[in-house]
Amino acid sequence: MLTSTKNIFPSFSTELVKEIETNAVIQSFETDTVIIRTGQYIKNTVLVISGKIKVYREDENGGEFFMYHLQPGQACAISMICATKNEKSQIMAKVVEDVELIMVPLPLMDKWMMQHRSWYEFVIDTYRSRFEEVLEVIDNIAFRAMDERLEFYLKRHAEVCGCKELKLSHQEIATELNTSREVISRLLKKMEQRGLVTLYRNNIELLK
Amino acid sequence: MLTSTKNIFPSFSTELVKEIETNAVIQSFETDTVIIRTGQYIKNTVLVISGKIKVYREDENGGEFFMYHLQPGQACAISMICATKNEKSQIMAKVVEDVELIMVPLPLMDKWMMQHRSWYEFVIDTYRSRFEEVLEVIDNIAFRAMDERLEFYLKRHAEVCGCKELKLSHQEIATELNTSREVISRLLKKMEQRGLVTLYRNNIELLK
DNA sequence: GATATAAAGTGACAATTGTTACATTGGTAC
DNA sequence: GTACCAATGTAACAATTGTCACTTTATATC
Repeated sequence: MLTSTKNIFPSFSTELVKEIETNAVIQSFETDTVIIRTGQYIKNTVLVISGKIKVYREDENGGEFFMYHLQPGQACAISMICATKNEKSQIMAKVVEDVELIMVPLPLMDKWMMQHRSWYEFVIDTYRSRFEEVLEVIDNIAFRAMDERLEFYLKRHAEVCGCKELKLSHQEIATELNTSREVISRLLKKMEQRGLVTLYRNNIELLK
Repeated sequence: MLTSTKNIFPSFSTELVKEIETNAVIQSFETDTVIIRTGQYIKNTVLVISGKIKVYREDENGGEFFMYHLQPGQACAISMICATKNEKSQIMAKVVEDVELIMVPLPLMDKWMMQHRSWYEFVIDTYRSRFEEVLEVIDNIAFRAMDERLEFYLKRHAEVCGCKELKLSHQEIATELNTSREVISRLLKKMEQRGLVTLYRNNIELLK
């Protein structure tokens, strides 16, 4: 596991990797597991070794608005932020591809900031990249109509899965964009007519 | 200025306040000044001593979507994040009430993280509170219709100005919510009919 | 007071999005 | 094959939001 930690987090110093190895716990979760719920107290900072996670913002009526993916080599910025203050989670995170996670207990997160330059830089960089990603999400919902938002959504998913075949149902997309299935079906049909996608059952092929 | 710094940032240690006093530059800007533009390189971390700032996300077509206020005792999280990597600004910040700012040069921002526990905690707390604020913005545009978003917008402005009389034109609100003036006029009229506000020229009085 | 101007009001209509209700299709289990 | 079910298609309509054109009102200036 040590060598793989070093591979997945190449910026970490050898001492930091050792610290992680001796102190942090590795946990595995299967696809569809909800790792963190809105309102739950966060006791660990989460680093992704393998697999994929989707992070959502929830509302009172059961809406699940998709914000961003977490992939190997990345960390949950929210878990860092909340961990330092022992606050409740503001987000919900769901496994979309079986994951192995490094769970760093709250006090270590803070301690390492002072002791390990590479940890400090990793944390700051995580804040930065997540903040930027969230700002991009704001761009989309503030400035763009649903057709463009859908295209952006599909592109992001294609990037993350590294393929052009998206195994998503219309309902799933609708839920994550907080709209209705009919709207998504309608817009996808238009995209198909424009030659951007080919539609199958539970499968959308991106053509461009 | 030293004593006032300590008053406005009470969590800062005496040594940190001294460091700020000797190293940081104080700058004043008048209302309506744009302090930071999208795409501009950020060379300082900005702390607010007095006055008020509004932070916006811009799009290519001139849209200015309002995100949050910065008030005395607060710092611009984006300027911290960008400063550490010498990155371009992702936001635009405009003075809405004459401000005095402490400009902390980029290298110090980083250095103090290791040397001053109170600085470290301030920075982390700034990240946390801004991230939470941005998530709340996402809630509003992702889950709520324009009428609710307008109410939320007015409430936030009332909180910040500490009064019930908002000196805002319909056009200004429309721009900051990325909609049209007519839509805002329409929704404000409905709010007036519901007894939530009284409308004047360049002035909206909140009744509840 | 007359005039100019920015702000706000308004009605009509278009476009987008949301909702309802139901039909069709593809895949799975029997 | 048949039955069943989830996914998708679709039409009709409602609601919200966006746009256009124009009017009215408040305020400042002359």
